[in-house]
Amino acid sequence: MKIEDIAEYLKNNGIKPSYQRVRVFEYLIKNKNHPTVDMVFRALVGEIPTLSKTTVYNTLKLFAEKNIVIVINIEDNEIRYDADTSVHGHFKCEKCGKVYDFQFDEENLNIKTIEGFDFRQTHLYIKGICKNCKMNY
Amino acid sequence: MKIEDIAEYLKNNGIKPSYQRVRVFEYLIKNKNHPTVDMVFRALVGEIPTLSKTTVYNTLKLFAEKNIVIVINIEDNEIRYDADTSVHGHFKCEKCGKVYDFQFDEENLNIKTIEGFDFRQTHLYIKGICKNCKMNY
DNA sequence: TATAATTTTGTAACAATTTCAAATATGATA
DNA sequence: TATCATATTTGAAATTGTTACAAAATTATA
Repeated sequence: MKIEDIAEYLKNNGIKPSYQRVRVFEYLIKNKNHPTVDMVFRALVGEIPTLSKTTVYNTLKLFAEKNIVIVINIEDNEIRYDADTSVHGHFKCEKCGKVYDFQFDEENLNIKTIEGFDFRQTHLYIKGICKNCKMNY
Repeated sequence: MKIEDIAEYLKNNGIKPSYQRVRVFEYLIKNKNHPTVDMVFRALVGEIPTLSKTTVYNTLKLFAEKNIVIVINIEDNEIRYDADTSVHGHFKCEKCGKVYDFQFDEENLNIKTIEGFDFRQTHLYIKGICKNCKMNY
């Protein structure tokens, strides 16, 4: 996605495409690394020296409200963000810390006990050891 | 489970059953309300006036390390604990805030993309509106 | 331009959690 | 029982991640 397309995408979702917002969103879709606020801030402050961490907080919170990012709570001490809003799961490796996306069949979950509830958001998190870390250690 | 049984259960899991630890675990299995640290502390400090919140933090962290409780990260601003360590999902109602347990078929997830990974913990979280809140509002 | 509205920024405030050392309790040994 | 060693609890202080807020900067509108 090009810068102009990002601006357009933000506009279509009711977000004024300020320079900072465009750059934060650009970071998300170019890196796909499920970053924390701090990771986004550190990556961008070199190119945008006036950037404030508060802006990154505000921006990501706004994106979440407008549903163009998913909030990932896989670990209790860090909030991560994902610009891929399709239904998918997240795997976090306990060794290298990397977060992987994966697909799963939502329909076959066969959920019991909570019939008649309205589902708004589904999050599937798995923790363990990734293939790469299994081989190298 | 009786007090003596709780002490025994803690011992079997490599935890010395101090008075505070037994009472915290007793709270978890009697209430099954997926409490936060603060909820446990406020519930017990009346009966154990010398109780420190640090002790509740230490105790629940120890329980999690020994795998006799599950850490629930359904919301980014609160950590909850569950003494039911069987595989099950958690539903949080966005209106009343209550956390419900539910069963699901883990085998049918049909997970792709991350073959060859070792899974250690699976968490399925759903947010939405519970049946009770749907009817009353 | 001038004015209003919005966004960004940086500091301060806040809340949850951790660190740490002293106090207390427990267990083992003589 | 007395003594010593070990483990646990406690409370204050430090740390961390996040939010609140007001001033400054930017953008949009007339």
